[in-house]
Amino acid sequence: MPKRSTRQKRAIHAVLHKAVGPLTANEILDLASEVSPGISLATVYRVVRAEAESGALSVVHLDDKVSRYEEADRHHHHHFLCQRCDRAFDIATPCDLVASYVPDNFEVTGHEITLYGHCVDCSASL
Amino acid sequence: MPKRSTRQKRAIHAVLHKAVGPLTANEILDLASEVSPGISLATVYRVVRAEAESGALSVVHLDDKVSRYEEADRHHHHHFLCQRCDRAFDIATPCDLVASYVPDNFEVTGHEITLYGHCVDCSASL
DNA sequence: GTTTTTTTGAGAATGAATTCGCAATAAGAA
DNA sequence: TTCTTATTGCGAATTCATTCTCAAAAAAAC
Repeated sequence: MPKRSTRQKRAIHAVLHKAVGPLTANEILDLASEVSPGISLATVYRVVRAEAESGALSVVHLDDKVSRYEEADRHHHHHFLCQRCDRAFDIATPCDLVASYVPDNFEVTGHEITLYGHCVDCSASL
Repeated sequence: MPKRSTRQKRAIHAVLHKAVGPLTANEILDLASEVSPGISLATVYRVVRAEAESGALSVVHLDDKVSRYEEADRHHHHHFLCQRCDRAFDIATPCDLVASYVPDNFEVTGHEITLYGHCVDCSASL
């Protein structure tokens, strides 16, 4: 049966744990490479996929076509996507009155709020 | 120079105009086909792309990886994505206090709120 | 340390959306 | 109507994220 603790899995977990926002597979690869050199993209996808299926990670799709992964047990929050560097950041949940304007007979099960603009770093270096 | 009015372009415009939410290229194709039989997906993509570049249409990416197109001059609104039929619907803008919880020094230029769940039709036929 | 079995790395393979190439077609000008 | 040239349809080609294959590497069991 599966489940063996490896250097690469630990690296991926660590990276996702200290992340300030959901990460793409490539971002995870880059960050995890610092700790576990040689780790491959395939491994990142494999691990991330397994954990997403087990419910440990959640997948989000912001205003582009890439999947980003984040720990599933975080408090409810929303995202900010920098249009310059394409990094995503968690932001405190703005408001929860969101659900109130839904058309009648529409059943809302979840929502995602994405703000976009320029992050600190990108606003600075301009 | 470009810009020639054709049956297919008119069909695409009409479809997007009466849409109740952003449409994917395939949805546009299906709907436009009723008016302009034989229209091809390539044409849909060509037209939609040109208009998006000219600013007449805006492209949105909701909770999946497909691009959806909508007229750019609509009032500010948000979206509802049915997880059963994958159709997107416009919804009246819930709140505008959204921008207030952004981290310092982050420059917000826009936002997107996506609610998901089940649309009327899908809630009914279950 | 040895064995067994999962996990990994590399790269090929997929899948799906979107774009291209080009001959045939059709707008709009003349 | 005729001519010129943008536009279309079709299928091939591309792009990119993600998955798969399989031999080599490395956990955990022994």
